[in-house]
Amino acid sequence: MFFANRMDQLSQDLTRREFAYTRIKDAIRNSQLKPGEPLTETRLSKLLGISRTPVREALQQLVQEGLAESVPGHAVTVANRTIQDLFDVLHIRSLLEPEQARLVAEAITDEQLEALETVTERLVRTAQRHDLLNWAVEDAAYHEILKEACPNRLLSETVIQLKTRVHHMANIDTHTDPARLKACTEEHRAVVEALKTRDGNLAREAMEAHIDALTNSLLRRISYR
Amino acid sequence: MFFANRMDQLSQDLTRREFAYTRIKDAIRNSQLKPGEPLTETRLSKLLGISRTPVREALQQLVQEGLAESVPGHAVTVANRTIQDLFDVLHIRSLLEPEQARLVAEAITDEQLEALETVTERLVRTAQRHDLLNWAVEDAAYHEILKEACPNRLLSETVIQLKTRVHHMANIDTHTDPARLKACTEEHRAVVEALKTRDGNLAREAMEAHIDALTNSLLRRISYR
DNA sequence: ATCTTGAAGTCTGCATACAGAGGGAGTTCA
DNA sequence: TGAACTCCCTCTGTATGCAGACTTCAAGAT
Repeated sequence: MFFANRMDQLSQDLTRREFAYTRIKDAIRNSQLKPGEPLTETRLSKLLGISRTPVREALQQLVQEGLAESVPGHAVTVANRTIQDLFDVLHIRSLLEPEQARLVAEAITDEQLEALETVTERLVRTAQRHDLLNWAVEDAAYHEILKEACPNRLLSETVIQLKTRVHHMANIDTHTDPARLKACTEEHRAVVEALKTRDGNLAREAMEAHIDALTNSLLRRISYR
Repeated sequence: MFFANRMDQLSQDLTRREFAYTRIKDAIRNSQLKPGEPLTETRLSKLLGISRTPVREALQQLVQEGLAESVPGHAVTVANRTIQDLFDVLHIRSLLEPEQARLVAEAITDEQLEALETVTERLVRTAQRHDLLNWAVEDAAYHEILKEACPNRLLSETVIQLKTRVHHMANIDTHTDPARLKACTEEHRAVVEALKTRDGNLAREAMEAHIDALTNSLLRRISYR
């Protein structure tokens, strides 16, 4: 079950709500909680060893982030995302992320560039091991740095929010293909290289290429069905 | 106070949480609750005549939407937005809304076009009266129709979410200038005209012009300070 | 056999009680 | 006079109790 052991409940100085939120979110992401499955407050609170109140608040947050769906007065369930949702998100990302890259290129500090290179190295290593779990962690770190470096914070936050929205579909996503995972990592590296030149247009184009590659990979994947 | 009368509490079949949410949101929007002001759960629950629980959930939602800010364990306050936030939102809108217009142009139904024309007429009328409150209502209806007509729902929802984020700054926004309000309304009409042709590029350009006009108006406004 | 009815169980929405943290005022000591 | 300490008050985070709505399953009536 998704509360592997109870040790990390009070060891962290998380509130019970944050605790419930991360646990449930992780469980949705790794498909321990499956799409359409009802998220009963009582059941979850028992599983997590806390009361309904913080669970309820965690569920509300998940609903607002699109990871869960609510039928008011009845139930909240794990969101049922479709391939079309993936394309929709990619479409929006194709509008936002190239511009984000451009802005970042013109504002990034040397320290942030260094941090990006470190993360990129880790992406390479995890991609070689095909360690999807940690690859995702490093990908999140990558976007976190972009967020810090981007003068338009809201833009970056919107990107991250969109990505998390479909993150629990990672298994259907491009990353299940080892070759694609490595290519994807190389695209990340290409963006970082472009950022190093601090040339906005170069960075924008590198990011465009990345999103295009993601989209094409997904197109290819579904045409095989 | 922002609970004008108590009549509409139980008359609507809203949940208490939705009731609290709309009331507090409206109060933020029309500046009855001012930026930085603490949103105390007990105080709000007494004012609204309900218990802390639904108020607390409403506050959580407002925080996630960016209308309020939370200092965990301490307080949640009305969000303090800056002019820069307005520009940030406009920048993102300039990336999203033209593309939304393009998609809508290629998918909109005759009924939806009619509905848009009706709303546009109302926009004109409220603009003539300089009735900001109802203008905002019609503007929301306008975006709601675009949302329905857009094949990429997430795109439309993102746009709406961005707009609400800074909506409580409407007084600093372009709409305080009567001339600008009318121009803005005309730009809306121009977009609708473009949509009627069902020419994606035309619609995109009309929306681009609209966002550019908004941005320039805001630039002019702040340069006068 | 099918439809209706009803009774039990479950789940949400909401209210309320309680504990702990944090801030402020007043007091005491240097 | 100023600094620090203590007590009190308030506010959040959490637990729990309660009522109403819904589901479901079965039994009875037509």
